[in-house]
Formats: sequence, structure tokens, C-alpha cells
Amino acid sequence: MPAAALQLQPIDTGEALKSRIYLQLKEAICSVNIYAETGESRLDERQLGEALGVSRTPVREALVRLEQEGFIRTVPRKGAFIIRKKKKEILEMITVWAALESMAARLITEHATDGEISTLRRMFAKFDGGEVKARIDEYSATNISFHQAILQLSRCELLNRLAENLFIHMRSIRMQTIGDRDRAKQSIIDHMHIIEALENRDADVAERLVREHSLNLEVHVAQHVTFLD
Amino acid sequence: MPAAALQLQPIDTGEALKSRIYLQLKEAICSVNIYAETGESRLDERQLGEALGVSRTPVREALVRLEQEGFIRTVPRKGAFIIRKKKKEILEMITVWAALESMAARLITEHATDGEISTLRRMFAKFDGGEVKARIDEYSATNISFHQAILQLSRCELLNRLAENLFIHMRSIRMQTIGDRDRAKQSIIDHMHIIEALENRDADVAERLVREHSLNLEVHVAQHVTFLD
DNA sequence: ATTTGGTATATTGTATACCAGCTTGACTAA
DNA sequence: TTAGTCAAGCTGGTATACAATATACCAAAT
Repeated sequence: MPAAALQLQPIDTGEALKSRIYLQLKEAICSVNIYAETGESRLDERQLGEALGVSRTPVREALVRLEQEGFIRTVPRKGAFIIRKKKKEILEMITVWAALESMAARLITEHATDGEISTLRRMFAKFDGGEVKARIDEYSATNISFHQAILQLSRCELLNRLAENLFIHMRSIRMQTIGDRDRAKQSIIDHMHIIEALENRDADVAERLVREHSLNLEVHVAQHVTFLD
Repeated sequence: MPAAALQLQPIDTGEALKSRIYLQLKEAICSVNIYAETGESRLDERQLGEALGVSRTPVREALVRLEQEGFIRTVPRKGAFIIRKKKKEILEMITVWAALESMAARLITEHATDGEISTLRRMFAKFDGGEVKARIDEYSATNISFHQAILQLSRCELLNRLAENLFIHMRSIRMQTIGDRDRAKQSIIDHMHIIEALENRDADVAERLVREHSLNLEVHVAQHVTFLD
């Protein structure tokens, strides 16, 4: 009996409120995350619920998730506050990032196809003319895509997920530092060397280059970033 | 006014129910995590609340945290279920573990004092006689402590926290595999080589040895662990 | 006997009500 | 004028009530 001839797709009953509130708050927090903000960073459960048209319960469950991911901190009888990352924490995130991404590079040399690796090289084709500085915004986006691609090509979902979480926190930092001095130019050189090592299936070199690339960012942030703390 | 002469410590107003429920559930889940369990793995909010003497609300918030950490999975109108890790996920955890711990080893060569490194060597002094196999349980505990010490000596809190989460999931696996064949004997040899590299402040070798030690575990699990899936 | 439809029950998702602790401001007394 | 105390109201923590849905069971019809 071909009752399924209608080709129906499952109803999306997906965690309606809890998750949607979570995503919306996360988005809002990340976009407010301009470190110039000086205002009160407290989140009032009642206000949030009212603004979203829901009760406090799903808002609280969303806040629990955000707290676990390090976006907010809740103090028992005070409320939830957006966390302004300390410089030390940013540096630690970059360290962990270096560990994860360098392992991803190693995995790529073992698992990825030549075709997949070649997609990395094509990402930078449009910057061949050396006009990196002129199109710094576009390059910044490509830069981010490159690092995400490294993680994805590793075929390790957990590596991907953990790195993604770090990336969200680091995104504003990375975008703000890419314009400093000649970092963009050096960045593209580093990336090309990384791609070469991947193409050569040289796990040790690829791993080392990726790690050093990240740790360079760490040193740069440690020395030159002043808008934290 | 030296009112602080009393040397008071901050009152532990710590997130009373929500967190304590979280910790207790986590502990309970981890100890039940014998992969031989075949029974129903569903967690009933109402039952849990009743057993703990609290209402559903704090239980639900604890479950949200546990879900985020990968201990349970909640299906919209069905409930919360303990996750039985797939073999692929275990292998990915070991991969990420290798990335984190090898970075920790690198940091140790840069930051740790000689005294700190020597504590690592002392941990294994009691197994000098080669009687590892006879005291396999005790060695297993020391083994775990060793890896945790590596992470702690890295002085990187984030590295520590992420690795700790992985470790909880992997603990039962690690304990079950340490007894296989000559793994304990090889393990202690590996550890000694790692310690030597740390003492020599050789970042590259220390990193490589730690990584290979973990990846050996990964290969072993991939080949010999059958009680998953 | 098997299948189908409906109903009852159980469980989660959401909302609301209640409570405890903190903060703040005003009032009183020295 | 100042300091101290008390009260009120805010806010989050917890409990409970209500709504929506899934599942299980039973009855009836083919």
C-alpha cells in the first residue's frame, strides 16, 4: 500500500522555544560583544521573557546553556551577566585553538583527498595580485573560512565542534587584529605554506606550521591588544 | 576596622540545587556507564525530582547542562536518555585528547619548574620493581593521575577544563583497556620517556611522545574494543 | 485473528505563583 | 547632620499548575 507516495518530510518539532531563545540570545550577545561597551551587562530574566513573548522558564534554560558555553555568568541572587573575556582567557583560547587546529592539519594529511586540499588553495586565488590590504574585510572573511575549512576537512566532528565554540568567542578579536601592521600579508604567506605542507602530506610540517601560525597570533595579542581588561 | 581578622571564607551560596543536582546526576550517570547495561536509559524528570526531594525545575536545568556536555540526549516530547557513546565518538575523543595533552606537554617545557616535573617521576617510583601487572588497579589510578597532572602543570585552565570533560567520558574505557595484553608495561615505558623529554625541556619530543602515546590508545581501541556499538 | 480507531494515561513543555535574600531608601534618634 | 534600623520592592530560586503530545491499551469491525 503506497501511502508514502506523498513524499512527506518529518515535521520540525525542534525544541521550539528553549533552543530558539538560546540561539537568539547567543546571536544578540555576540553582536553586542563590542568590547567598547561600557553599559550594564546584566540580563533580566523577566525582561527577556517579556521581550521574546515567553515566560521565564525557557529563558532560564537558555541561560543555563549560555553559561555553560562561557557567554554569561550567573551569580546566585544577582542575575546573569555577559562575560567580558579577560586577556588571559583569550590567550588560553588561542592556545587551545592551536592544539586543535594543528591536530586537524595532521588528520587532513591522512584522510583528505587531493581535491579537498585544492579547495583550500582556491580560496585565496582572488588575492593573488597582492591586493590584500585594499580588501581587508574580504580577506578577513576568507581567513576565517580557511581556518574553518581546516577543521572541517579533518573529518573529526568533535574537533570541529570544540573549535567552533572557541571561534565564536575569538571572532571579534581575530577581525580586529587582522588589520594590524602587516599581519594580513604574513597571514596569507603562512596559509600558503600550510597548504603546501598539506599537499605534500607532510603531517609534521603541517602540524607545526598551523601551530606556529596560531601561536604567532597569541604573541601578537599578548603584546599589542590593549582593549581587553 | 579589622573585622576580617576572623579569617572568614566566603559563604558557599553556590548555586545550591541546580549545581548540586547536576553534579549528583553526572556522578550517577558516570558510574552507571557500565557498557554492559542493557536496561532503559531514560531519565524521568519527575522521578528524579522525587528521589532528590526537589521539584522538576532544578532537575530540568541540570539536565540541560548534562545534555550540553554530551552525557544525555533529550528528545522533544520523549524525555532525556543517557547517551551510549558510539565507538567513532570514543575515537574522536581520544584524538582531541591527544591534541590537548600534547599541547599541555609543550607548555610544561616552557612554564613548569624542575620541581613540578620531578613530581611526575615520583608518581611512578612505587612501580619500580616491575610489579605493574600485579597491582593493575593501583597502576590504573596512577596512570590517570599522571595524565591529569600533565594537564594541570600546563597552567592552562581552559586546556584543563576541556580535557577533564573528555576524561570523564573516557575513564571507563581507559580503565578497561589498561589490563589488555602488555599495555600497562608499555604505558609505563612511554610515561618515562615523556618525563625525560619534559626534564630535557624538549618541547617537540615531549609533544610528539604524548601525542603518539594517546594515538596508540586510539589504535588499540579501534582494533580491540568490541563492547561498543 | 488482525487491524484500526479512539480514549485514557503518562510525560514533557510552558506558564505562573510563591518564597527568600539582597538592595535601597526613608525615617528616626542621637 | 549623621548613622543606624526597618521596611518595601526587586530579583532570582523553587515549586506547582496547566497545556500539548506521545504512548499504550482496548474495543470493534472486517
